[in-house]
Amino acid sequence: MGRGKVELKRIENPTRRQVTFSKRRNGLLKKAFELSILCDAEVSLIVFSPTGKFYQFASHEMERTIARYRSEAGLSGPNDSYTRSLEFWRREVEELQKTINETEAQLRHCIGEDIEMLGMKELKQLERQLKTGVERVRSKKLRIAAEHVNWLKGKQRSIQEENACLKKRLHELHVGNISSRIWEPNARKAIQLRTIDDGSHH
Amino acid sequence: MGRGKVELKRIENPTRRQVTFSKRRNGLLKKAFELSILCDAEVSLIVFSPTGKFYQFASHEMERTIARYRSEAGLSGPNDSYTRSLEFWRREVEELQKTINETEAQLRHCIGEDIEMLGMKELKQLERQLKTGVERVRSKKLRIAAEHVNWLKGKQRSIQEENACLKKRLHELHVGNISSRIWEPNARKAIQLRTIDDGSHH
DNA sequence: AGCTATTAATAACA
DNA sequence: TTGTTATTAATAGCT
Repeated sequence: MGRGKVELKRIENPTRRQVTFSKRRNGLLKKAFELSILCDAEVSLIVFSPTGKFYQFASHEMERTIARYRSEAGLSGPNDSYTRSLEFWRREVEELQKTINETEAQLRHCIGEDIEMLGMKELKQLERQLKTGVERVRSKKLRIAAEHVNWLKGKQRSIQEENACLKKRLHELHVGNISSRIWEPNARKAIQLRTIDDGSHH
Repeated sequence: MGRGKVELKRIENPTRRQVTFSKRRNGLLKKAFELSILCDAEVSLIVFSPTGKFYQFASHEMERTIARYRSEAGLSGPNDSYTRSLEFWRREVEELQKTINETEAQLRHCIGEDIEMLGMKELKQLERQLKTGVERVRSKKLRIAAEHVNWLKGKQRSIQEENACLKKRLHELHVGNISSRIWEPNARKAIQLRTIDDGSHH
């Protein structure tokens, strides 16, 4: 059909190839369409040109036909990439879940739960670990307490210095002005309040 | 092409439809093949007859072309079922991993590791839990020991009873036959060995 | 499944 | 790309 036969091999002339592609592509799409109408068939056709352009015909939903293809072609079994990747993730989740269960069991053992099935050997090891843990926690607590005490000491010292400074200033004012006497007790009181405030907020 | 035109509508006569399907299907597959060869195109064709029979042509791997179709047709976005299910599993794994990390951190805290960043409040709670755990483990150990002691007592009693029984029988033999006297000490020795053996294996 | 009269597709060219 | 036309290919109706 055409002015001369054509060999069944790649057309080397790019222009001729492009023209032929355009015409035959249309013909193919048309014939796919006709087949689906005339014979009530389910047809899906996907075409990519060598330059990457994309054409399709689907008598029904493309995805539906693809799904049907997968099951018919025996590719929906345990060997297609989709199923395999799902299987991979499923196993991954299963394994992680197992890890969680084991870790949580150990955690419960640490607070003395679910230890009914443990033997003497495991109990001894557990007790040793827990005692080590308690000891470390206790020393950490002591360290924190010590640091807190140190911090309080430092704070106290700076407050005292501030106190002394304020007292000195008040004294100077007192020397220069008799009326300042009535302020001295109030000032002291204010300073004390502020000290308590700072300490409890830190 | 044929002895008369055909309307573009479903062929109602089943026989004619079947024959037409057969002929046109072959033509379509052939043309798909020719297009892929002549024009170096990527072509995939899936056909289902109305009776469910399945035919296909794929110039490349069908799955490859389908994947390419998905990306080109914009169906490979975050909305196709495949991507969505993968995303689901990915999140599932992420969440489980997070749970594992948290649980393992708690477990390390129980043996006094990685407690640097804990505050006094957490440390106090942790210590309380650990002490409870130690206490429970200790009492479980005691219970096991007590049970073991009880078991040993019972065993001892039954062994003693057996001993008594054997002694009695030997005595009877001794009374009836002088030669049995040389066996008495050996029999006792064997019983003692067996007792030790049973005890250590339980 | 073959045959063949016809129609449809298309290769070459514009 | 699109259109025209000479040719070939596909196929409808029969057998």
